[in-house]
Amino acid sequence: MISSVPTSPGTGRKRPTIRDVAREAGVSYATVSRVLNGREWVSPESLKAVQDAIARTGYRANPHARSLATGRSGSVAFLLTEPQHLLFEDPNFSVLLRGVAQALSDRELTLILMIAATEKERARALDYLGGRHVDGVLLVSPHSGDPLLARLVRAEVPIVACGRVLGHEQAISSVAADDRGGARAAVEHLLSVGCRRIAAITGPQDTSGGVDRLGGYLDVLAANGIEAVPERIAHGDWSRESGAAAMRLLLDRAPDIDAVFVASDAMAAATLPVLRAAGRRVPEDIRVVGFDDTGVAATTDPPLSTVRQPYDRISEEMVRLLTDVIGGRTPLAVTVPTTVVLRQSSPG
Amino acid sequence: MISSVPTSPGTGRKRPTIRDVAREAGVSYATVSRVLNGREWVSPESLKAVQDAIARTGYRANPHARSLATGRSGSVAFLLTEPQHLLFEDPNFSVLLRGVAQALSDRELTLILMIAATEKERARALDYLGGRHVDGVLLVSPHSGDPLLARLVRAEVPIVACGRVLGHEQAISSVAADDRGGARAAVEHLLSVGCRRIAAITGPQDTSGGVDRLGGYLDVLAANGIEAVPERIAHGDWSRESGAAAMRLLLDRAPDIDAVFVASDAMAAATLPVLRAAGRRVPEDIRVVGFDDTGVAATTDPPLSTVRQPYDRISEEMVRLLTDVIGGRTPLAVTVPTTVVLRQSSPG
DNA sequence: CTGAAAGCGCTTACAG
DNA sequence: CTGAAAGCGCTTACAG
Repeated sequence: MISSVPTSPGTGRKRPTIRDVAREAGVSYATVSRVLNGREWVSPESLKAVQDAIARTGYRANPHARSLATGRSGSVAFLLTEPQHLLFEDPNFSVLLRGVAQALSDRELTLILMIAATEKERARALDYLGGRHVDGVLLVSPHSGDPLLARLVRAEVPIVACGRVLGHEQAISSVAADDRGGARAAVEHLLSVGCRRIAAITGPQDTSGGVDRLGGYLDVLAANGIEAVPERIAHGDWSRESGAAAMRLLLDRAPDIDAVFVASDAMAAATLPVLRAAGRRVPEDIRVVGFDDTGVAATTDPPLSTVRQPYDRISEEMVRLLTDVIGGRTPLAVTVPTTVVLRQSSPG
Repeated sequence: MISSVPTSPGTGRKRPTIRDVAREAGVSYATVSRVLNGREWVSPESLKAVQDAIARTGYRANPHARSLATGRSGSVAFLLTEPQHLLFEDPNFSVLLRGVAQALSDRELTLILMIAATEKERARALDYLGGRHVDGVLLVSPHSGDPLLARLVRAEVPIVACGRVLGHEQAISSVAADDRGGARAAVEHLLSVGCRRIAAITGPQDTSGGVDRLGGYLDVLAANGIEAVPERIAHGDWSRESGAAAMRLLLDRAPDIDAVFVASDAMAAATLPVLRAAGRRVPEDIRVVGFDDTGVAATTDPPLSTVRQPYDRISEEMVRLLTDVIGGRTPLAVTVPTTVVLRQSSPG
């Protein structure tokens, strides 16, 4: 059966509309709409009549009609632009996803997950987001050079990023942990327990997290009159494999290091087997401090000292900011504090 | 500025509509619609004129208007009803998510991720899905007793599940690996290499995967005249922690076992540290075989022998089936074959 | 092959 | 406090 009238599938019965409810309640359908939207100017009697009629008919608003009339979709995209494997191996993303899903649900907003890893997916994402299927976009781990970002900004899509978007700070609201401060605290801790030859494994240098966490490390060295040795700095891309590779490189180039500050827990966790294989004991021979405290940190062997990001605050703020931007407010950058958590890989 | 007219946010400029394109092209807007939908009955000249006009105006169809007119949303929900922690610790879900996202994207369908873990989220999910925001639902790891399922079926929402939904086989289409056959092959392998006291760690018994993988294990014992010993069977819930607990229980109740068949890789991976702590060498003292081959299997120490599910086929079939059901076709159950993959935890 | 028209189901000023 | 009416931007028979 082909029909242009949307029906309950299977039954062929039409769903009740606002008119059916109005008839049932003995009021105009404008009044039903007012009740539906909780507006003022409805008498108690009408209110009751409408509510009863809704219950009796099993009425449910048609979301598409509503969106057409209001211009709002009631949904928000969670856009993931990292290569797909990171979604699975870096707990950062799933923790954020969970928090955002929660915060969105509290506001009756729907989460649309978009993975834009391949070229084709990226083109489709731009089309979709630019076509106003969603009211706004939550951007995870943005890289500054990404052409998709510039296009989204040009299309004037409301965006809030997790981490500042280098080069788009004015146009894109962001929520970030205090990456620089957290990194400083971590390295100061290492200094305070006697480490003097501290290495660093960074995140990608086209992300604010990658840049700022390295910045914090350099700050502390400078403040303490310690020279920053290039051989003691290795770059990763957040992936576990890159963390392991960076650790191998450091052991090779700077075998005398007595500590390593790693820009993410996922990468830090990957350094542990490398160190064990090299015969270095953690923390006796070399201390390791990570960043994130996503949950893996507590389960590695030994458990990781790390810098905790308040993920619940981050996701909550991202959603709040996005509703602001959708409402027409100007972009803003929010920074939330971090705390150092000490475990076996570098006890206090 | 408050306005009921949707505008490009920021600029206040209205987006071009189908009428603007029609005027620009010098045709009626019905013709523009035909071009948009690739229908027949459009002359080459009109086609060209419309295409040019679309390019010139930067026109993009309003998805809400289209949905209102067609009764289709163009989106599909990926519904996750497991407690949230499983999303992160069982790679099964993320692998499926990735595959489904791909298959959906190929058909120009959008994936809406819904996590229905808390009571509140479940109520909202029912509301949302029953309200026809989406054209259909992809159900991951359904438990037979779940009241949400019954309600979804009553609301006649098109559904395809991953794994048969016990008790709703007639109403809900499903795609499942050959769980029973895969389990049989795994246990036969253990038998063939000389194991005689084979234990099993199952999945939840209100899921088809949980039931069928245990069934395959029992089949093989029966076929070989081996008595099924209750002490050698422990139940898990797919979580890592449950796998570790089940292994401890088995070592306690049946210390003489020489192999264990585990219903998922996540649980199997968790048995490894338990066995090591108990001083049992794998595979010398005890062999371990998992199920899934999600990727973790290859990275454990030692790497896991396991039963591989063809995830790409599963996600592809789920999406195909769902479009069938949305199109009005009757429910179907699809089973895809599995293969045994041998690694260090139980070499051939 | 094409256009005029009805219809999808809502929201929201506007006039009472 | 309430109703009639216009409008949101499409799709789709229907009549040419």
